[in-house]
Amino acid sequence: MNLENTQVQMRKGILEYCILHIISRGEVYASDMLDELTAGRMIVVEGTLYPLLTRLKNAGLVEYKWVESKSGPPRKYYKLTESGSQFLSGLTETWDDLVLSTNQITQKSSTLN
Amino acid sequence: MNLENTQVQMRKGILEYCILHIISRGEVYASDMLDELTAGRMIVVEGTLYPLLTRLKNAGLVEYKWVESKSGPPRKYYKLTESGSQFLSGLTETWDDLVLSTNQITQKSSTLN
DNA sequence: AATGGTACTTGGCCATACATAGTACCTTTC
DNA sequence: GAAAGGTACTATGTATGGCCAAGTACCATT
Repeated sequence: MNLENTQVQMRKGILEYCILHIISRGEVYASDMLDELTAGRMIVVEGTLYPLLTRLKNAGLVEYKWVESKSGPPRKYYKLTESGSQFLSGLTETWDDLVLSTNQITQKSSTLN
Repeated sequence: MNLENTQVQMRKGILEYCILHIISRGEVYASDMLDELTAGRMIVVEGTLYPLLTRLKNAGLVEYKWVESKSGPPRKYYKLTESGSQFLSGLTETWDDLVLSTNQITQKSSTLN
């Protein structure tokens, strides 16, 4: 039980929310997502991102199309499905509630009041 | 992959933070904690709380003493150890960072700016 | 042809939340 | 004082997701 491990645990599920949100803003491929996540200081490694994208795809929340690249192998460009869009709405509410509850329990001033 | 499951995933690690924070405010036993968590609309069941408390104890972050009760079996009253207090500080920073990053990525106005 | 970079894949490990069932102790009630 | 019900804590097994570490495949450059 150490800080690093708890950090890992805390990310669970939240990454999914962030990824869906990034995809919702326009078609992107994995490296684009990594760039956006890194810009927000949320460091993610490939071994986390790719399996997550596969799960989202298998769940029907996202779909992709292959697009050829001028500087390497072809890329999978992702976008949300209708069902993925609805799911994201639900996730947003879940996240907001969680932050609200946590802030209340830890007695911080809440964002949404 | 459904909302309920993602809610469960999102809670991982965060519960630990909330529990430590509750304990940091004064000696409490399990039912007290459940009450406080419930008041913050963070529903936790016994099967989650007790193993967590055992982990925290084994990790040396909390300690307890038995206190007899007038209305049932004796209770374990918990309090933070020095090491637990330090750990909580680290967790607080982790949580704040995570919220900040997530809000930035999902383009919400941040609390801490 | 060889090298290096980009993109994606896979298998195994670990920790936590949860469901479920169970143990132990105490008070109340008849 | 035995039964019933409530309170407090324990134990076992399952599922999930993030991560590490290799590995595959494609492309452009040299």
